[in-house]
Amino acid sequence: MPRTKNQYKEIRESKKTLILDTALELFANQGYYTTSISKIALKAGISKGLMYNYFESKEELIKEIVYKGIDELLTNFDPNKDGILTNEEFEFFVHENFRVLKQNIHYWKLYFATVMQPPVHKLIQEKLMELLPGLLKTLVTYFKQKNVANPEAEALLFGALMDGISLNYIIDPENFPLEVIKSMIIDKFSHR
Amino acid sequence: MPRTKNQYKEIRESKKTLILDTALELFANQGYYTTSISKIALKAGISKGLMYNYFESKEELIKEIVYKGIDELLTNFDPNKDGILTNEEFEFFVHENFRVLKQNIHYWKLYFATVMQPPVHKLIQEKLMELLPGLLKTLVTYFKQKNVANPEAEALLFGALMDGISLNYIIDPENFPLEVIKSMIIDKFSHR
Amino acid sequence: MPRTKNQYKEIRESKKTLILDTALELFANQGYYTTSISKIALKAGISKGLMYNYFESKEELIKEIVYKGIDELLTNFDPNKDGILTNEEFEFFVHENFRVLKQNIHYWKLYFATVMQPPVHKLIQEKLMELLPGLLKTLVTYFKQKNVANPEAEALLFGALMDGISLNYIIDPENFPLEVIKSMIIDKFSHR
Amino acid sequence: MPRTKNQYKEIRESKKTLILDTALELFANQGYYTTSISKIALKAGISKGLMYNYFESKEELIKEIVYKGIDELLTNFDPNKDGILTNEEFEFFVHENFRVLKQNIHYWKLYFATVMQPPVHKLIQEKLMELLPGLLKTLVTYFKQKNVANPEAEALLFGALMDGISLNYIIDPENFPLEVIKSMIIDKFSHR
DNA sequence: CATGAATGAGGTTTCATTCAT
DNA sequence: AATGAATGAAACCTCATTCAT
Repeated sequence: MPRTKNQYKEIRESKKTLILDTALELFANQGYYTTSISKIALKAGISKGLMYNYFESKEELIKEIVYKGIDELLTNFDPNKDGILTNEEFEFFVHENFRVLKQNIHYWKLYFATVMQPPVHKLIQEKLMELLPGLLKTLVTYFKQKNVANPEAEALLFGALMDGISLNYIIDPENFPLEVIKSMIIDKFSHR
Repeated sequence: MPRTKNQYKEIRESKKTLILDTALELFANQGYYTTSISKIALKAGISKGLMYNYFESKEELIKEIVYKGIDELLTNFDPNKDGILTNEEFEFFVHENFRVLKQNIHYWKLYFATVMQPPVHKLIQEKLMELLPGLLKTLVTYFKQKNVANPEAEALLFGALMDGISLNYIIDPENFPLEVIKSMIIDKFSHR
Repeated sequence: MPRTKNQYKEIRESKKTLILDTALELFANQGYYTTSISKIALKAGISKGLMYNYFESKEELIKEIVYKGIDELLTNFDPNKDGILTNEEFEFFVHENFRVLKQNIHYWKLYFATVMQPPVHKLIQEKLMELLPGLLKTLVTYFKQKNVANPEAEALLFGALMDGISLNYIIDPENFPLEVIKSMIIDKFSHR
Repeated sequence: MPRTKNQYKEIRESKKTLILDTALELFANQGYYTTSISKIALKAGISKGLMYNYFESKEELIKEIVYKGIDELLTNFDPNKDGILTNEEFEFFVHENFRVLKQNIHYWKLYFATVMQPPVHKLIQEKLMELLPGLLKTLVTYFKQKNVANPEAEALLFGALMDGISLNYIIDPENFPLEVIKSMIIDKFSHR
């Protein structure tokens, strides 16, 4: 009996996920340029040739990984999408951000390794330019409502801080006191 | 008759500087792995072979660039090396840091592109592990004297913020309001 | 549908043999260091890259050639492996040795060119250290039974002679009277 | 005061000897192709450029070393050059040969490493073709006078044996019983 | 006589990608 | 959907040799 169309689709999708996950792990731990297609295929238990059945090129592969990662992040963030942050939502956002960081440490390693590498950089740049403004706007609105002197700058500062913490946490996850830092951020930026 | 030792020394030093500067610019703008020795040699106007008269390997080259950069930073920081920061010194530190950032934007691009790339990462890790503790200790002392609740965490938070700002500034130097952000940092962390 | 495992195995084996044979001939006639991987690939009618699908490095390639040669020799020698040589077996050994010499003159050229070259030398040294003692012991036993005064030295002398003859024969195969020399060895060392 | 012509000549000659000796040692221990001109210059304490003041090329350098070695050997051998070997002269020859071997082990290492390497081989071939026949003839005369059945073959056999012993001694000088072997050769070939 | 910076050809090796099966 | 042999461009690196001084 031949497989149904659905079965084929399932096979394709699970294999694609397998490749993406394997590649993400290797890219994050060994770097993009030092991770060869061969290594990924070997670790994923498939042939090199098959890789090209799922991804047009190595570049396409990392592109998909990065886009998928950004989407995952954004889905979990600001769930009701009303553009307004209450205190509770702000704190939830901070908590959520660090939860995602901890949970997807592979992805974030890759993200930082990637975002600064010129040839790969432009892959992300575009996607970020779409998404960041909305996020920023929500934050600005939040800080305005808090009567902060310069809400735009405050939002950027807050964003930079989140980046910096992520960077430092990822470099040495064992020794970075993420929970303590989290409380301090809430103190400094909730302006209750 | 051969040139004098001094003449040779001068040739070596100026050529070495030329290579380092050229490499830094290319590494920062095109990435470490995508910048070949050939490209560097071409841009520097010398032969590929000569590169290896000055640097044992491509790895040795980036190592020297990164170490030189770190040293430059540290020379300009905490000039009297007494381990104590007054308010003035703290503010000077913040100003100084961003001045260096603006001035050495190439280096910092490279720094961030490098620090997160696993294979190159370990080159820096070692050097940082030497230097960071001293810097951190000075900051902790500073925040202790300010009666901050958790001075260790405050120091880490401050460090993360500096990293995050650098990162964001470097990604888009034109649009990032460095001066405004600077004032805010001083406000938030000088605890006057 | 991919080829069967057997088909792949056959391709690999025949191509590997092709490379080994080509490399052996070139190494023997042009020397190890003056034979480039490019030359081998060109002569074998394959691409340079493919060489590295079959051999990890040039060193690995010569290693395999040399080991294979030594093994071939030893398979043909002392077939019953009882460690005892009768007169007939001794004479057979001499005949066999020279038959192999004539037949594998390429290999022996390479062997002598290699065994004395310091950087490649150690590749062989190890293998020889494994195999020589057994061979020597068998010879010592043989000479003991012949009541030779110093059987150990006689064995070494015999070994040295075989080496020397091989060396001289290989340098100028046309003019070296291998058959006559063979009889003389048997005369001098069979001690009937 | 300028140096006299003689002083210049002395400087030139002692420096040339220095280079030859240094090169011989390195070639013998590290191989011809793996010993760079730089290494030789460094070890000899002179500049790379100066090497080319004394030797036209690397090939010219090894040529001179090899020729010099062969000459040294032949000077010490068959001193009266009458082409006739008495028993005493034959034994002296054997002794002398092994003395020279022990004394010039570097040279002999190089000799064997070289004589079999095709590209360097032809350098020696020519010189040997000049010298060997005379040596061989003397030996043939000697064996004739001993009423050996096939004096030409006996001479070749003897020559091969000397080569083989040299080869084996050089590979492992510590463990090869040169003295014992020497006596055995005299026993086997003096035909008293 | 002496230096060492500089060259350039050529070496080994890697790897994304293709393709016959 | 799947394999892995095969390619070829390009990477890093070495080194004999030249040459201005």
